[in-house]
Amino acid sequence: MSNMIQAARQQVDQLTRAAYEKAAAAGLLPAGAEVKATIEIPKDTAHGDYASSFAMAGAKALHMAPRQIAQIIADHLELEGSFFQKVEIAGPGFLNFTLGPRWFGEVLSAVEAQGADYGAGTEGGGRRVMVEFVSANPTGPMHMGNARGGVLGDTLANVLKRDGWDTWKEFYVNDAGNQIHKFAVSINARYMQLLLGEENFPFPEEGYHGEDIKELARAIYDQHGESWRDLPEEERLEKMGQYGLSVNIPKMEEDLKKYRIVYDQWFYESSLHESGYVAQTVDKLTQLGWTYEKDGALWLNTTALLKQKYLNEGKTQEQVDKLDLKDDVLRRANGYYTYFAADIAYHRNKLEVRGFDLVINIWGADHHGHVARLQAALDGLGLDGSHRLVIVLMHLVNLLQDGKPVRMSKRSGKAIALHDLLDEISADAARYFFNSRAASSPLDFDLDLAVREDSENPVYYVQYAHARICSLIARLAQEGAAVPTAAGVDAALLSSPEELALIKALAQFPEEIHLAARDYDPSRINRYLVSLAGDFHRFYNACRIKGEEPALLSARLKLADTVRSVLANGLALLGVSAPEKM
RNA sequence: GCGGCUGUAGCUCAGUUGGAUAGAGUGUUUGGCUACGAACCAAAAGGUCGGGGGUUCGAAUCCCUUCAGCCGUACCA
Repeated sequence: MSNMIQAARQQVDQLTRAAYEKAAAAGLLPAGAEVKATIEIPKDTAHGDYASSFAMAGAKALHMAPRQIAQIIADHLELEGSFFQKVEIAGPGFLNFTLGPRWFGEVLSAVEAQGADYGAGTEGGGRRVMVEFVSANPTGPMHMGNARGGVLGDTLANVLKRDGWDTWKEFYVNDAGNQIHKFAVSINARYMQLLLGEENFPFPEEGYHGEDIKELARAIYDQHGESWRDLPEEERLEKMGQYGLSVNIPKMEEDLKKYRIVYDQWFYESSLHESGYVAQTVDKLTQLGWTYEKDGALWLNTTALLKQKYLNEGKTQEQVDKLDLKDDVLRRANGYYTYFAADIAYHRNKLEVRGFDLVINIWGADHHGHVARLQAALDGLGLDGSHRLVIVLMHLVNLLQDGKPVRMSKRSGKAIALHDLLDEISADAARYFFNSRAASSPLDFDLDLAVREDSENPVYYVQYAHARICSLIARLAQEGAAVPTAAGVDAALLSSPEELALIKALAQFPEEIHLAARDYDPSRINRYLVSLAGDFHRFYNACRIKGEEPALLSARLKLADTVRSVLANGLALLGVSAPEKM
């Protein structure tokens, strides 16, 4: 058993049940009662290491006062050979179990046995999950929100993989549709302005005003001179757009790589249009009776789909009727398919063609209005989007300067490019920072703070613990003290509150990974590592290693090395380095 | 209108299946290295968990209601 938390929990459950059976057989408690007890880890160690609510939960079924039940259970508990050395009754009737040396020793053994794999879980069971994230518009540079989404998606994929999922990371390239047209028109305008003078060619009201557009136009001019001017308008715009994408997409890939974010696939929206898959998907929805025509456009009956979805989820008819639902256009009157239609096709491709068991998308919270309708559309296709498509909504990053918000807008060209940030702070600091809060929390990013943030960033607190241990091990090795195997350690020697707390923290790691995967919240790992590093620093200050009696020195050295191993595993999940020196 | 997210210490935020005296970082105050790395540690102070009601042995957590902030409600993507 590598998850020693679960092992201990299961044992509390078994021991308690066995004690109940025994007490019932002796006629002290009514037999055959079904008691659903919770087993918790008390916040205060004065209440033991694990607490069972058996006596309170069973009070009704057993027709007895909780403390009385607790006493009878305690009297019949067989702790011999278990992880526990003591049980006490406290408060309203809690059974408080205290761990013994055997459990602490097994934690060290578990970390040693699994090494770099320690912490891994099996919840995924080899099922295939796709995490799609960033998917920024290729019409301009990426911004802070993309950085957060990138780190979040990448780290989430790492966490899921660790919990037994077969993961796939994907970037959806929106290289089709209206915004690409605007992009092309913008480059075209800048190009014409270069040739004719700014005042002689109007810049479109809806165009992208950023400097990057001018640079693209300049690059086209440098390579092709005036030769594109006389091309037919349609062809010129096509070439302009393609050129812009051919520059911007590799640039995005490169910037993300600097954050150590590498995708399994860059999936092009245009491929769905070109292969006819969008049209085919819309046709299928029509065949299934989910569409209708109105005002020359083809509409999806989103209202009906959503009502069905909500009723399935347990909402009442009355609640559903109150909702203000609207249908969506799939094919415009001009014959073009909407983004929504392409998105349905894309997700049908993920679930049906490529057969992923689960699909997770990281979206900005401002897109939340699209979550239910996309799921409902997939439900309509028989793909169970309500369960197989999970959208993690991420609050956008508030950019601050001097403590004041900085307005960002791609159209005005004032977005702060991600590219520039990379020169200012390390990938380690950035990756840690952008994963420091749950996706649903807003994140303030203060430029001035970020730049001078060195020892203030919690990532250094964690890395420092790792470096400190490496240095310690090297120092002791020089003096002839090698890290022992877990079998060669007397765990009973590790008995101070700091040592016990530290080992319990090590045992918590697999649990944290599991919870992070279950809740799609990798920021848990950040918090866990800071907490583990804190436990280590406290241990380090309270317990000397060098100069102690050989057996104690050996045990503490083993403990330190075990912490090092878990810190390294955790930092690897975050994509942050674990330095041996700082 | 309808809907989503958020509201916990001065500030930034944790708080797993409801559990015992609500936590951490930061800031403030005060201590700790001729000792394994002081990028560290310890102590103090700091709270009507936005407000109100309900469910029960027990609520920051679940239900209802209400207030505030942000966002969404396109033949845009």
